[in-house]
Amino acid sequence: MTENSQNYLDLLNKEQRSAVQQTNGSLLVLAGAGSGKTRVLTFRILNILIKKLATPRQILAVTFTNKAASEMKSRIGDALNFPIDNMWIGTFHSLSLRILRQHFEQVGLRKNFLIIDVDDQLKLIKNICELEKIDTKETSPKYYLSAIDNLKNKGISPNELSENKYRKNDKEIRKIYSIYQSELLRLNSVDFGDLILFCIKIFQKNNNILSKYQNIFKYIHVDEYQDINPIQQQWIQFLYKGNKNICCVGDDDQSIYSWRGADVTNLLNFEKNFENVTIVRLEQNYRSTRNILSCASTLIAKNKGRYGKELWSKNQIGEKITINGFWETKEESIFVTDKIENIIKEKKNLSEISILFRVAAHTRSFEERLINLGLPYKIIGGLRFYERKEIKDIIAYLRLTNNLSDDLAFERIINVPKRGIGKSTVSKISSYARMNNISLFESAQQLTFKGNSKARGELYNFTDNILKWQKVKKKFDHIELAKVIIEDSGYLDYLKKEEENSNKPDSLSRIDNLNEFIESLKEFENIEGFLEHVSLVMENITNTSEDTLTLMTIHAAKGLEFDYVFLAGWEEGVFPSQRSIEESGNKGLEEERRLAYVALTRARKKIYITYVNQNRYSFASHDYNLPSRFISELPEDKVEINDSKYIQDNNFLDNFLETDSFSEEIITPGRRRLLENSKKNNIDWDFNQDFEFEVNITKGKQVYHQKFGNGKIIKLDGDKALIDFENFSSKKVYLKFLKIID
DNA sequence: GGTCAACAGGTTTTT
DNA sequence: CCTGTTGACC
Repeated sequence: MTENSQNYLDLLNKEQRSAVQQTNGSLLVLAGAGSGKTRVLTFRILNILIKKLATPRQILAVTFTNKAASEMKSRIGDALNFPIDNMWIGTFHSLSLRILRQHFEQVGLRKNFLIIDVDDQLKLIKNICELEKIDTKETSPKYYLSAIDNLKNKGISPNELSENKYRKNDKEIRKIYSIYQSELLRLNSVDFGDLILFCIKIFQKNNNILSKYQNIFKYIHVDEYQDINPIQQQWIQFLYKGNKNICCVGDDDQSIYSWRGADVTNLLNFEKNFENVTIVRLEQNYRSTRNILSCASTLIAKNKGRYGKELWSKNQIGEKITINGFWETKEESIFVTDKIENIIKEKKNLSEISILFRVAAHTRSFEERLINLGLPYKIIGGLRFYERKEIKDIIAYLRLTNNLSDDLAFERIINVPKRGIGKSTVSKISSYARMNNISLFESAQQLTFKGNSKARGELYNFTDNILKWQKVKKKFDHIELAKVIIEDSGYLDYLKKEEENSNKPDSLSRIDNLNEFIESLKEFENIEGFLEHVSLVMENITNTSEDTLTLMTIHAAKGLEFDYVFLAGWEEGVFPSQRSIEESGNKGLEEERRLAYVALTRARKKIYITYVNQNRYSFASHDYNLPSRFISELPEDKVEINDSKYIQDNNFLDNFLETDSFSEEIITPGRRRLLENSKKNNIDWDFNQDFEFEVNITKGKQVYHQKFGNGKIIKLDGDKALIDFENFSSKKVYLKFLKIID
């Protein structure tokens, strides 16, 4: 035991201490932003270890990101003064994988199964649609993919999926899902959702395995509990039933992942789902100035469905939030970088500054400026390293060399770089493969012996190369193999040629990326380990220790904190996102507001908010955006607004007044879709079904699309229905305003 | 049967 | 704006 771990309890306040010491039974820690929840979690685990209530192996800790997991691991290791390797700390996905690697045969998988990514998922679905003659013009493969993902988040397998006439393209979904799943099995692959789903299947099916894990895990910890979806909740509950010690930490105000199936009701139902419950609230904020805290609290108070929490702080009052409006994005980035230069003049580190965005794509205009100024920056999220085309291509080569029956990898690289093997050849290969029940690679091999056109010669070269690389793989390590592949496949030449043909500095960095890729391979012992890392972690492993500025999305910033935070792009339509409001109405708006809350509470000292009036999404059009309504929701006396002249003259901030009148004349895309769907599908209205009621609220030119609550139909009357609302009285509404809840 | 240029369509957030 | 698809040409 080290010195700093001896007095660790003294480092905590009363509530934190009680959360740490309450080791038996079920504990829910409702922890506001900046109230030290990570500290509580780490200290709690530390406490269990120091008191020898459990060995590291008997502790399960689920975090939201891999980064959070490794941080927690090293913090505990530092405090104990020895590294802890066998503790079960990780994301739901990585922990599930660990379990699945042990018991793959239970769900019909074979050893060394592969985790496929979104690209491969889409490819698979496209192939299925083509084969089954399912039209993808009207309804895109993406829609089917997200439908399948949603089902998996709810824990529904293809054979458990029943007919639902209210679901769009229900028949197709059921068909695609079932074929999709058998295709994955054939390819010995799983997708992200399967990792958790298959664990549940194993737990349900095999009681021996279940009780083995139930016995191992004496203490369970779950971070970011508000962002857990139904299948993850199931997963926890299975494991919980062994020792019945669990500690979940969360903040309903920071729930920002409902689009991924996260469900705050898990948090609200904690007392129903677990036994012997204690609830601890952490309401003292240690992070932000009182001004920042007050702004964040005022904003989040506009949300209705809250657990309720009152954050307070002993910190300094601090500066007001500075809000600046601009005419175009260029001005915005100039303003922000000017402020950043001022900050670092005072000997502050760049790593204490962050620029947060609602949309990853908006980092671009800032990047240009930062490059010009020579300010080092890094981008978290957005297009990740391993998602780059050139990296994925080389990975596909490695995958195919590693496993000849990796059809998805085969398909990806058969004509990359171009070698004259086009669509028709590929479709020949795949139909021959299907007929004979062999892999694409085998099929290609067999077809090369029939005839002698150019394509066949190239095909022969291709398969021959792969076989050669397999020999290389046996003799040398994976780094050599990658180098050989990059050169011999002609990929390097292809990139070089591309570089010559374009003046963009972009293609140059592609070769750099490949070099960086080789570097990152060195962190792994073999290809298998590398592939697993790629599919699970996605982030590049080589991170510079240099002092840099951080650009990222607000989602990616969850759990992080900085002294200075710049919040760019606070425009109506961007933030809150138009799409979010259109698709989920009031619920969507509230989630956007929580996102704003998360953004504000990242800052310790000072926040700058900026917005731009020229539409960022415009394709050479001249639409204008209004400042975000969230700006007007901040307390007036704690912000300082410096509008550009344009904005002052037009008095845009006054436009956000509440109103409950709505007009039927203006049809938003969301409502139009709804109308068309109900017409097309000729729905028979079900009296037991839950519906949502949406309206448009207009004020001036602005149209808000809002949801007014859930309800059931009491009576039909022509094109109107009498609805009994949960949070309204009964009300007569047009049928076209009703939307079915899944 | 493959390639390349013109064309159309789609744009949130992520393990 | 960037990507994937189409259709004319080799």
